[in-house]
Amino acid sequence: MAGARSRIPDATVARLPLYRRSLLDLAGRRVATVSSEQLAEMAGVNAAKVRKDLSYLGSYGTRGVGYDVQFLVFEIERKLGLTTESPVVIVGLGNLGQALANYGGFQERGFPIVALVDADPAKLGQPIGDLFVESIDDLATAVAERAIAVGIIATPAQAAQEVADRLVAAGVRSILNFAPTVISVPDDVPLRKVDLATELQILSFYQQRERVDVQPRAS
Amino acid sequence: MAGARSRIPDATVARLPLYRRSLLDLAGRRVATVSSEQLAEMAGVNAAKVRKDLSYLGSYGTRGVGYDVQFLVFEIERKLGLTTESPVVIVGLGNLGQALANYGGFQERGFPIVALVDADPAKLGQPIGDLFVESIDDLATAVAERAIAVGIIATPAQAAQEVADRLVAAGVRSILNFAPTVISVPDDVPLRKVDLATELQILSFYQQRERVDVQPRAS
DNA sequence: CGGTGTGAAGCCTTTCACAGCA
DNA sequence: TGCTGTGAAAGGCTTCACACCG
Repeated sequence: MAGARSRIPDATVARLPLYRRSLLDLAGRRVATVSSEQLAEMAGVNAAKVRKDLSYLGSYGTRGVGYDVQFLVFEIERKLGLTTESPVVIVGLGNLGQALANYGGFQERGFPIVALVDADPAKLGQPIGDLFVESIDDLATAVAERAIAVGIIATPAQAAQEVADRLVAAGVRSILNFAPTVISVPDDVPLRKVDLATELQILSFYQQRERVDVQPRAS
Repeated sequence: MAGARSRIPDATVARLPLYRRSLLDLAGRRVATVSSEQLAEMAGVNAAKVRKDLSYLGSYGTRGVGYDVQFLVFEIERKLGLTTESPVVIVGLGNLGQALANYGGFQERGFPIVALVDADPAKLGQPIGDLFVESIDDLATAVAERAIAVGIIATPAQAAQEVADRLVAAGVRSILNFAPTVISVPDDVPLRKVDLATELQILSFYQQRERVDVQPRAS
């Protein structure tokens, strides 16, 4: 996970969605301003980090008062590029793919799922949510016609690289990989991975450390 | 995500499962030894990092030759605490929880799912895989009787903190949180989170950066 | 006075480069 | 000779602490 030549550090970028979530919560409760201390509490980080992170966006706070909630949400969304929707395609509709397809959280956060694709002919045409499973051969057409920006790979490991290649060829701009394997894509296609078994193994390490040793993390 | 007082850096711990996966792949193909260069290629990192990481485990390589695949798997598993199984309970059986319950990847990596728990009475007794959904009131009993070590939270955000409290009270030793909210647990309970919408937002940032600017990550 | 914005210090991680061993 | 193991350098992230402003 290396860094772009941007002014905003990677570590900060990774926390902006967290701040955004807390700020939306405040906005929903009609709170107008928030201090770094309060926001830190909500986001589970410390206040110095909040101030430093927000300072990369610009000097949007008011000394003695705090930050304007609405304005800060707007600025974070602008920096994250969330001002327009990014349509998503899910490739691979096994257990995980189906769960992702049914998960409402994407839609409501600006990432509508607009296509479901699988290589298994038996799955073609099957309805999931309000979509139907399409053939992977229709991927390029779907990406072009529905302006798909993000590809989610939820296939078995052995299919992942080929799917990634097809997604890139079809013109998808970034990829989220759930398959437990390393895939490679061109440098200009942002790629992130989520590996459930890896997370458990990391927990396992700290859990055993725990009982002989001292404290690890907080989230 | 702060660091334990262990000799193995957090960043290294997070990569050990990745090396393990590559090594198991090699072992399955009857490969006996591997160089840092090859392993780096497979794991998608660079060779210097591999050598540095492995050096924290001990000096297990042979100069001029490389690392013994079987032995290295064993050592990594030992350090990660994977020598015994860690039974898992999933709390919350909506889309995501059900998908996780049906996902075979946990079982085969030493994290058998032994209990499914939900607060919704309508779900009680429902079969998923080869388990039945139980009441959250039976959590403590289940944790004790089945030696459950890990709790996975797959509930809506608003229920997550209470579930976390109950898991801790029941004696679970570490927690993986899929709910899109910050939860707090005692210092001695390792906690990790996976937030799907956050991942997409991070991708969004690099994707827009992409088109005006230079290269971000590789995974 | 309260709380931001930020240099500076400290810590952690990555990368380099090469000595040293099989 | 080939490849590991590791000091040292470089870079990035976090924390500190306080000047400064509303």
